[in-house]
Amino acid sequence: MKVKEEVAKRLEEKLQGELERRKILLMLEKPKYADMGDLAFPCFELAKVFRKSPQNIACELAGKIKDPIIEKIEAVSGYVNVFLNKKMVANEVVSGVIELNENYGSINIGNAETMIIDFSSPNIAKPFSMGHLRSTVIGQSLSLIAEKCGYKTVKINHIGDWGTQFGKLIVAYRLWGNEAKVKKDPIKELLKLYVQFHEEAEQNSTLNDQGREWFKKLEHGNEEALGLWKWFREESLSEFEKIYEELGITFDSYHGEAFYNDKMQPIVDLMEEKGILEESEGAQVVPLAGMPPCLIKKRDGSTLYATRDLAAALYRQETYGFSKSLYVVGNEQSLHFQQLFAVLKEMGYNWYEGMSHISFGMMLKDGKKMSTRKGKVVLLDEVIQEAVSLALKNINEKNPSLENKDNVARQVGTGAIIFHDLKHHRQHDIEFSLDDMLRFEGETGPYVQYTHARASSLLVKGQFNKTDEVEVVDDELAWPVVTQLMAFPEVVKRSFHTYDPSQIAKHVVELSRAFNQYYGAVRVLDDPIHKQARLTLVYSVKVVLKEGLRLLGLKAPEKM
RNA sequence: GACCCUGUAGCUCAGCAGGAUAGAGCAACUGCCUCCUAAGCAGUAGGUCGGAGGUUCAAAUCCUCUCAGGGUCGCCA
Repeated sequence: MKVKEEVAKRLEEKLQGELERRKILLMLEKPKYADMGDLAFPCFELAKVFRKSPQNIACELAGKIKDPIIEKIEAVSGYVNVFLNKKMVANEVVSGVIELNENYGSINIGNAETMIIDFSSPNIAKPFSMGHLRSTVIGQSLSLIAEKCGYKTVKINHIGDWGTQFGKLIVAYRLWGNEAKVKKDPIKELLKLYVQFHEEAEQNSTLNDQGREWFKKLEHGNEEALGLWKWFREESLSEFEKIYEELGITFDSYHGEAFYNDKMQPIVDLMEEKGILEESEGAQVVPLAGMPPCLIKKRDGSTLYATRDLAAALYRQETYGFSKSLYVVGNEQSLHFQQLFAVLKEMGYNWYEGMSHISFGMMLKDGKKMSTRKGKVVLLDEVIQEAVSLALKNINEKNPSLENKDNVARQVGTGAIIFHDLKHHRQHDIEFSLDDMLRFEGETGPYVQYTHARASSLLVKGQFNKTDEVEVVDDELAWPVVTQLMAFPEVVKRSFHTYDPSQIAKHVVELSRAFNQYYGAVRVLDDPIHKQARLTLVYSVKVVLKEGLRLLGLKAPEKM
């Protein structure tokens, strides 16, 4: 980054004020091919200004620019191609990593302000499906990235523990449920009831009315309803807890929707006071410009999703005083969040501007949405177990003497799943494929973890001691590794600004690839003269890989 | 019908603040463990970037239209 600024500064000097530094910085690009140098400046735009051909301008610039950081500079078909002084840059980059360790790439954007991240938020009485994986791992990663960028985070699991669905479930349980069965395998049995309800409701529409009725009873504190609800909730939460532990995810708050039960009426009153509430077809709504009205209360007086989210937003602002609040929720709910933010604006709360819906694509199966209602779900728990046992099998084949096998298998297995999800662009849908998810070769979490273990192993065998004076490799072969290391801080920043962990996932793969190529071509430990310098580079790679993996929510085992 | 997202190699996907010859990974085929972990490396093969216009010195990238898939659009969350 500093390197780029240095080059931009030189260009600015020679351009006689035709272009601002900022603009030059934006124009400077990384050439596609290595023989075009490390940085390139296109001169086409300047052709009109200077009334000269781009190539002529490039030649003139190239001839004038001199800087110790630049090794060679040439003009090729309208571009100024800059070749950096490898030794100097490598020294700066590697020294930076050695000095900062895991803080390399940290940046203070947030000023210790509070960012709320609402993610995962599964519905109780439903199994934790693959569909919930995305919000969970994206949210976790975003909170880690935000912390690295200087925010104080509050991770909230807005458990879906309230709503008409529980009325439906209660109806189903009263009709077809069996206490012993539910106790034995709660989630599965409750799912069965839920699915059965929706199947039967297609024939018998009075079931839906009964569901609504029982939810109303629940909201009014009916003892039977409340008892069942509490039971379903506890069973579900303890089931979810296992999965979060497996994935290494923690939350600061589990306040779900039910928590806001007694906080909704005040909001409704407030909206009434402000005169933004209207009656429409028996329901209470807030009309909004440019989008459908937001439903606040149903005809029967019971609340809705939006009502609860409004109450939650106010509560969170009062409790935490957030400057940013992210909702990591699927694409398909984008209208809901637009409405939510619009209502808050109508209510006069300017802090709505700090709120964003971090949407993401769906996990598809055969190009279609996976639906809980139809029972077409793949259970996350089962996928994790499969991945872990596959990882264990691999260890037994490849490294049978490894200590702590189970632990490493867990880190690698869950790593494969988390990484597979995070490497996809946040907004894009993912086609579910168990085979791809359980793949440990190529662009995968285990590939990166393996590379990290490889680097760790070199450091141990080479008895690398960090306190030694920094010596820097000047191998030509190390250069691609150095440029990847150099890019890391910018990647972190970009991934924060776009709220997209996939940037980091891709970067960590590229660094791994560069390092593995280096590893294949250079014997690190065999040459006593270069050993120390090479190990310094290896150490830098290890640090950045580990930190990159950490930001994605993966562990980096020392051996595997 | 309206609005939103997506269409790049056989498959899964990068690239999309416009830039020089279109990039990976799987799968296929060749090589490389007497050598620091082969979960690796080197290589071969595979694409008129859905289609048609337009803007530009320059378009996978921006604009318009069109086709295809998905999502959402009042009492689910």
